Amino acid sequence: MNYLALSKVMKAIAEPNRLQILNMISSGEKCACEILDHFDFTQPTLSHHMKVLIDSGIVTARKEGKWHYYSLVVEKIDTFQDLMSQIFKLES
Amino acid sequence: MNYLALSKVMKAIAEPNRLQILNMISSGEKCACEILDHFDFTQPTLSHHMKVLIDSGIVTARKEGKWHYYSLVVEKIDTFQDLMSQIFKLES
DNA sequence: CCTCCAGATAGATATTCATCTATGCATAAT
DNA sequence: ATTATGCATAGATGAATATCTATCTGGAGG
Repeated sequence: MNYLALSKVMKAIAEPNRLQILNMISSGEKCACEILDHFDFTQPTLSHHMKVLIDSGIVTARKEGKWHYYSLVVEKIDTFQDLMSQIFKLES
Repeated sequence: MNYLALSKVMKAIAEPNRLQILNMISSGEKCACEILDHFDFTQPTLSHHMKVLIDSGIVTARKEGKWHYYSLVVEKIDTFQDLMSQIFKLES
């Protein structure tokens, strides 16, 4: 088990605003402006959070004209959930 | 969804040494000295990590003589896994 | 071209966190 | 009683992080 790699993904997820972002895009891809509407922080802060999520591999970005659309990388999330179950030795 | 509460549990888990500790005690309770043997850090650092895990609610401690035994709080971990699945809108 | 707009980047700041050394406290062994 | 042992606490330090303001970039439309 690669604990360091798993912890990096977890740390990317383990922030309240990013958890809410993930929950938002879990129902389908969203553009940055639409995500930003739901939060009080500034645009650079959103840009930072999206970069953290993308760098971790669990979110991907698609550019269409002026807009950037974000969505979950389902395989990465499945792998993550499997690893978490292995940590706790739960049946998967 | 209480994103702040969930993020606090995740942040407690999302550290490589603590992930390994959780994996160790998932196979049955362990005393601090036994856990410490597996790591390079000092005893106060282990004490810190165990406090973080206990404060998050996913680990509990039992004292027997000079030794402290740590084990997982299974219900808390089940709840945590369920919440993570809800974030990603996976079937649980 | 020029301007506007979506988003990224740069740099600063305050907070959190992982780690250490030193020490305290309770219990076991002598 | 005294000593040794297992673990917690206190305090310090360096690294990481979430946020902001200010600025840059790249594409769309006039």
